[in-house]
Amino acid sequence: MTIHDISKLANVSVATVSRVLNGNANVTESTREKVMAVIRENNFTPNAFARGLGLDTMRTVGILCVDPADPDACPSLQFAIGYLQRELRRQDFDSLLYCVGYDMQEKERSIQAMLNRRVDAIVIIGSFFIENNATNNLCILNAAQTTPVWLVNGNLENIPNIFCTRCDDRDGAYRATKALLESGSRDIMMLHYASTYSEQQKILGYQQALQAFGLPVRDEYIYETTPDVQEVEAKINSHLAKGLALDGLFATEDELAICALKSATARGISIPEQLRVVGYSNSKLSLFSTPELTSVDHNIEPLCVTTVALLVNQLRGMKTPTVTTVMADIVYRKTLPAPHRN
Amino acid sequence: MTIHDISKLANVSVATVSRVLNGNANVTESTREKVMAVIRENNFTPNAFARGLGLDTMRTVGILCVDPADPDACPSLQFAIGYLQRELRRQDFDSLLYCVGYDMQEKERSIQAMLNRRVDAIVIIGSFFIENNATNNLCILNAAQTTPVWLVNGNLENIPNIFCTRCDDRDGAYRATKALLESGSRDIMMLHYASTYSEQQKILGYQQALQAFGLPVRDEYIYETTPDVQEVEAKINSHLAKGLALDGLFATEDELAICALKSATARGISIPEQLRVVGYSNSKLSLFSTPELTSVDHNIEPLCVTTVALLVNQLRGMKTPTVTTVMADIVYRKTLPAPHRN
DNA sequence: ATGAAAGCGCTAACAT
DNA sequence: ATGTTAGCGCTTTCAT
Repeated sequence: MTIHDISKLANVSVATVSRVLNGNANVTESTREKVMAVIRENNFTPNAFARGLGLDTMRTVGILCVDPADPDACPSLQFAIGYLQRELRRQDFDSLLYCVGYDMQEKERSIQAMLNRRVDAIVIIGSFFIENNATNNLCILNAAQTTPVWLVNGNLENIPNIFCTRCDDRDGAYRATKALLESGSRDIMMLHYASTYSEQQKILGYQQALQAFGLPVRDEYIYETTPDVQEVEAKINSHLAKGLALDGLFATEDELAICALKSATARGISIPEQLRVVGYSNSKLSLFSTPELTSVDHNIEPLCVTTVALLVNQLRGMKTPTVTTVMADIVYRKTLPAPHRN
Repeated sequence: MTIHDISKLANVSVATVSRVLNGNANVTESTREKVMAVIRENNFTPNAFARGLGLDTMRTVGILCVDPADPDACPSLQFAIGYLQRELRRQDFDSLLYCVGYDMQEKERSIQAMLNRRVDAIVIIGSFFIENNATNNLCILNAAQTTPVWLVNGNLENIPNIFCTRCDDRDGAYRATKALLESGSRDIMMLHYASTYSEQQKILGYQQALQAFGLPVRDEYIYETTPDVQEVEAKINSHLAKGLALDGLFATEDELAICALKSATARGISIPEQLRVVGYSNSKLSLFSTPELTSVDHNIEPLCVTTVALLVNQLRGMKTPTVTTVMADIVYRKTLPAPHRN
C-alpha cells in the first residue's frame, strides 16, 4: 500500500494525499476527510524510508553511552538513557542506541554508524568518552562538522556545533565536603573512580572546600578505586594502619560510599558518630544501605529534560547556549544527618 | 556527495560503485581499487535512506522496555538493553530504543513507531508488556503480522511470528526454595512483585518445592509488595505479630530481599542462623547488602545473546524454535550458605 | 485547491 | 566485467 494506491482509491492525486498526510493547509475540508477515510480504512502509514530520502531526515537522534552492564561504568548515568529517550519521543524523535565498552574503536564505529544513518543529532552520555588526548576525540570533532553533538556531563568547549549540558559536580562536591566539615569532620577521606571530567571536578570541589576552611589538602586522603568491597576495605585498612585519622568520607559514587560503609561497620566504627559519609548520585542504593546514605543528587532527570529541550531548539535553528549547567542537591540521610537550622 | 559523483570521478558507472560498495564479486581488482581510492579521498558514505528505500530495510531492530528509571520497574532486566544492543551491533543491526512507562498508549504508540520505521524485528523486554487480557495484546499481535516479535522473558505462545526466549524462572524459584528447605527452613515467606508472567512462574516454583517436600502451601506466607523498606518491614512485622513462624525467605527480586534483610536485622533476627534469605537476579545489590545476599542468577546475558542469534537466524529465513529457555543458577553467599557436598 | 512531474540516492535486472 | 536504466515511495515546485 503506497501513497499512489490511496490517491487512486480517493480519486485525488498523490500530491493531495501527501498534503493531507503532512497537515498542509491547502486542502479543502471535504477532500481531506475523503482522503483520511481511505487512509484509515486501509490502515495506511507512509513509508519512512522514502520520506527520509526526500526530507533528508528521519527524525532520529543517536545516543552513545557506556554499556550499563560494564562493571567499571559509572552507574550514576544509567537512567539518562531512559530520560533522554522519553523526552525525545515526546518531541517525535526516535532514538538509536549505542552501548559500548571502554574501547576507542567501538566508539568510533558507533559514531560512524550514526553519521551513516544521518541522525539529526548525537548525544553522548558521560565524560568517559571525552579523552584528554585530542586525537582520540577526532571522531567527535569530525562528527560535529556535519551533525550537532551534545555532551551530557562532558566537556569539550569552544568547538562549533558541540554543546554541553552538565551538573555542576564541582559545586556538588564542594558542598558535600563543606557539610562534612560543618558536622565536625576534619580528616576527610575521598574515594573516587578513574579520571573523567566529572571526577576531576569533584576532586576539585573537595579540595576547594578544605581550602575554604583553612585546612590542608592531603593527597594521602584521596584514593582512586573501583566499587569493590575488598579493594575499598584494603584501602581503608592501610590508611588507618598508617596512623592517619579518619572522621569523614566523601565518595564520588554511592557504590564507593557503600563499600566504605561496609568496611567501617565491620571494624566497629560507629556511623555517624565516629565517621560521617556522603555519597554521590542519590541512587537507589543509598536507601538500601545500612545506615541509609546521605548523598549528592546530581539531578540527572532535569539535566536530560534540558538537554532534549535545547537540542530540539537548536535543530529548529534557534540560538542555543553552548554550555548549560544544573545544580546538585544534598539529600540528607543517616550517614550524615541534616544540620539543624534555626 | 553521491554515488554519481564518485562514479564520475572514478570514470565508472554508478552500478560499479554500488558493486564495490556492496562487495559484489563482479568487479576487477583494479577498478575496485580505483573506486575505493575515490571513495576514501572524498570520505564518502552512501545515503542510508536511499539504501533503505530500495532494499526495504535499514537493518534496524526496535527494542521496547520499561523505563529503567521507573521505580516500579523490575530491575533485573535493566542490563538486557545493553546486552541486546551489543549483540545486535555485532550482527550489524542498529537498535531503536523505546523506554516506556506502565501505560498502554505509550506501548501502542511505540510499537506503531517501530512499524512505521519498518524495523526488521521487534524485541520486547520483560513480561510486563504482555497482558492477560487479549485485547491489550492486540498491537503485538498486529505487529506480528508484518514483523517478527521477540519476547524476552515473556509468554505469548502458539502465535505465528512471535518468538519467546526466557529463563526458566519456575525452576529457578523451585531450586531456591528447595535449597532453603534443605537448609532446614520450614516456614518460608515469599515476597514478589506485581503479577507478570515471570512472577507467576516464580510463585509456581515456590509452591511446587513446598509440595515436593510434603509441606502445605500457605497463602498467608506469600506477599506482593514493592521494593520499599517501610512496606516490607510492615509486612514482616504484621506477619510475626500474627504469631506466624519465619525461618526462611524467598524474594523474586534482590531489592525485596534486601528490604527484608534490613527489617530482620533491625529486629535482631540473626542471619543466616535464625533466618535464611534468597533473592533473585544476582544483581550488584546482592554484593552490597549486609550480609551478602544469596541470589538466583537468571542468566540475562546468555539469554540476550541467544535471542539475537536466533533473531538473526530467523531473519535469514532459517527454521527457528518458537520458545527457547535457559536455566537459572543459584549463587550462594552469606544469607544462605552453600550446602556441604560430600 | 488540485494535479503533473521532477527529483531524493541507491540497488538490481538487464543489456552489452 | 561494466554500463544503462527502471524503479523504491515520498515531497515539493510549478502549472492550472
